[in-house]
Amino acid sequence: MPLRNGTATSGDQEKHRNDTCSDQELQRSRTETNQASTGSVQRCRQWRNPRYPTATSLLRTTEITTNPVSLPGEKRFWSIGDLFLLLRLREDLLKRFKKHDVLIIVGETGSGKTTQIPQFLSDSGFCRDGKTIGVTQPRRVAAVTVAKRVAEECGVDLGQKVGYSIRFEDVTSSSTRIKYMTDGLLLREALLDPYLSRYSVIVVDEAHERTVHTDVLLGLLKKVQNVRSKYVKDHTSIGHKRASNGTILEKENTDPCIGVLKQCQGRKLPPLKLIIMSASLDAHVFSEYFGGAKAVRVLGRQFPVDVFYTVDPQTDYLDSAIVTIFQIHSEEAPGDILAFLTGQEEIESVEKQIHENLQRLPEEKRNMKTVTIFSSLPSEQQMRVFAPAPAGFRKVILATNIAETSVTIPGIKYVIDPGVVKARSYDPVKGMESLIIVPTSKAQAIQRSGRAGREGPGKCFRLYPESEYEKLEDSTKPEIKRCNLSNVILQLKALGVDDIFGFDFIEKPSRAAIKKSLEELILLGALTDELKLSDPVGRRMARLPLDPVYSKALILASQFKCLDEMLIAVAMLSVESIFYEPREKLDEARTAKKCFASSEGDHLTLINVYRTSIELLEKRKSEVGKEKPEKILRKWCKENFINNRSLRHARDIHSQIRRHVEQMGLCISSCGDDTLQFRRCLAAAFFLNAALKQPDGTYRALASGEVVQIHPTSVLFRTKADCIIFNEFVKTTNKTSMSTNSKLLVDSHSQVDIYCFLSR
DNA sequence: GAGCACTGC
Repeated sequence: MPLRNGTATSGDQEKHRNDTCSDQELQRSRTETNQASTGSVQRCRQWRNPRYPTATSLLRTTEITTNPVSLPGEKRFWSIGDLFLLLRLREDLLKRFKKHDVLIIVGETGSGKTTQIPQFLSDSGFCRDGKTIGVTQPRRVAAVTVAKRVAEECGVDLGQKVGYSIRFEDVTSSSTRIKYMTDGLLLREALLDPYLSRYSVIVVDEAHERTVHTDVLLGLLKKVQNVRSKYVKDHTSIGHKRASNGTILEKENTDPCIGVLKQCQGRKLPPLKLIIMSASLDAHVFSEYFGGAKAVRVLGRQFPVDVFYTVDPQTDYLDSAIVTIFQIHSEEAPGDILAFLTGQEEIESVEKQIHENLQRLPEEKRNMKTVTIFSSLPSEQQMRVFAPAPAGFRKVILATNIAETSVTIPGIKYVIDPGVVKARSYDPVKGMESLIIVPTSKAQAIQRSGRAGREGPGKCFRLYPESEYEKLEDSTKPEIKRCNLSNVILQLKALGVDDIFGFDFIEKPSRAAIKKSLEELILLGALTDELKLSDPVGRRMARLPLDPVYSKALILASQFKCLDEMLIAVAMLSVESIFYEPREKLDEARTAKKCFASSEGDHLTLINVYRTSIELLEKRKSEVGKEKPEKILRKWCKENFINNRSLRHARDIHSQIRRHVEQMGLCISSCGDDTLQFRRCLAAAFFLNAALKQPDGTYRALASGEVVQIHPTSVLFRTKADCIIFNEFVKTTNKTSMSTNSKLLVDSHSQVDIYCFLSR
């Protein structure tokens, strides 16, 4: 089955890979030295090229079709052969899907499963009676781009038959039948429509990523599916009542099988069909979770990637990465290099090192250009990775995980993978999250190497021996097992799941983590001592799309008459960092920041930034014929070292949250210059984040007892107030130094408040 | 005087 560019289909492709590998199976000793990276010392790096570890060889799913076929996903025009395959696949899939309520589809990148399968379903009558096919994605950008693509393929306007819905953007209409959305958004929808009654099919895409949202959604979908199929079989009404606004309220939990999901009255709902799509490895997990659901495999169009391992373990992966970059540069054919590093600091130091090494090379060998990308980089600078290198130059991209899934950079032929990643971890005893550098999983390593085979055959250099690869976990630990669960639990409670310990998670978080978050929610007043959602506080908190602490701060702020300020503070705290401090212009950036600094703390500093920017926008809007306000703001941001994207995000959140609190009937008033009121309110909401100064000048966090210090970027770094409220812990590589991120000077009154709350 | 991966509502 020939496909484009003469590559074989996956089955053949694998053989092809192995054939190529076997030629190079032996160790490839590199005798050439790399003058550039090593200076006068001669060093060489030895590589071993084993058989390519494909997803297939690791796949443990039993129910895989014997004759997998390929979807023509990347093409606009199909050959007769392609169409034949397409029809065959379509028939096969539909037959299976009609028989089973859950189908698992395993498909590699570029298999077209995301674009094609919803169209098959729509054509086959799954949108009858005005029902919709919902397709969820973990990321906003994916939901938008896929929807655009499918609308184009269907020849319809986006927002008509095919549409998408993400936070702040709803491009759907009453005629939308295929709806792409983020998984978090579908969870929010479920709060208003617990049966997901408008959907006949839900497709959960990229399920292998196992984000918190995906995991909670899978649990919810399983429940909804049970209820809906039960409803069809046993159409008896269980006690329920309707609220005055027409929504259905639960009366009591009469059916333990259904749990507390509310029964539906008077509406005929067809069974909910589910498709779980995963890239690899984990199909068996989903299959087991959904009672042995069948899995089908569709093939992607990845080009072969040769994987090389180091012969010996590397002591310093940064140095190793630099050596490898120069080795590729001097020995390999043209093609861009993508190197995965763990964070901004590493990226900046490696870039500096590369430039220094380049200076030592003869002029004609300096044809290398570095670009960097990480999430906090302003978007204009992020865009630089897409620009092709000057003619005759090789582009080296130094990236964080952002390049693993979120951003696809064209032209990559070589990938360098040190085998580590910075990941969130959670200590349920202290209730503290931190970021630590850990080994990647096998799945992650495969995902990274795949980045070299998007446009043609590539090579991946793993900076560790093959024996180390074998020791890696198959897949990354699901996020739900390494984060604070307060938000998840509040959502589940609002969805009517009372027994959190008994909830059918695909992988259950630890008992300690659940307990810790339940305690936090009780302290915040969201749950009663009987672990019921409190009314109105808990219900209101669940409605707000924010961290529970922020929601509580808003509710309190209406009582403290400073909701205007708190709305801004919460919006600004919810976004990625507002201030941008590039290494080369550190002093300028700090001077700029001083203009906004408030002696009372970082919260008020953030409010100052927000208000100044809004004033600027308003002023420009009233001046006709001048430059566009957005453009002016962008310039202003640049001058003041503020991340425009973060600020815009904060404006979006602000207006969304404002709408919510208005609907709740909360009173939005400003405390004006009386910032004491605002600070007291902060103390009342963030009492779990209070710290007191110790005689030695360090601080002790009251709730955890942890010794902490004020983060040097804080405006309070020098002042050393007696008592502060911080926003979050930042755990750094140095174990003893923990610091606070956002903090607030509070007076003695607020201390009293804090003690009051803590001693409750 | 230190330095925060990536998402999402």
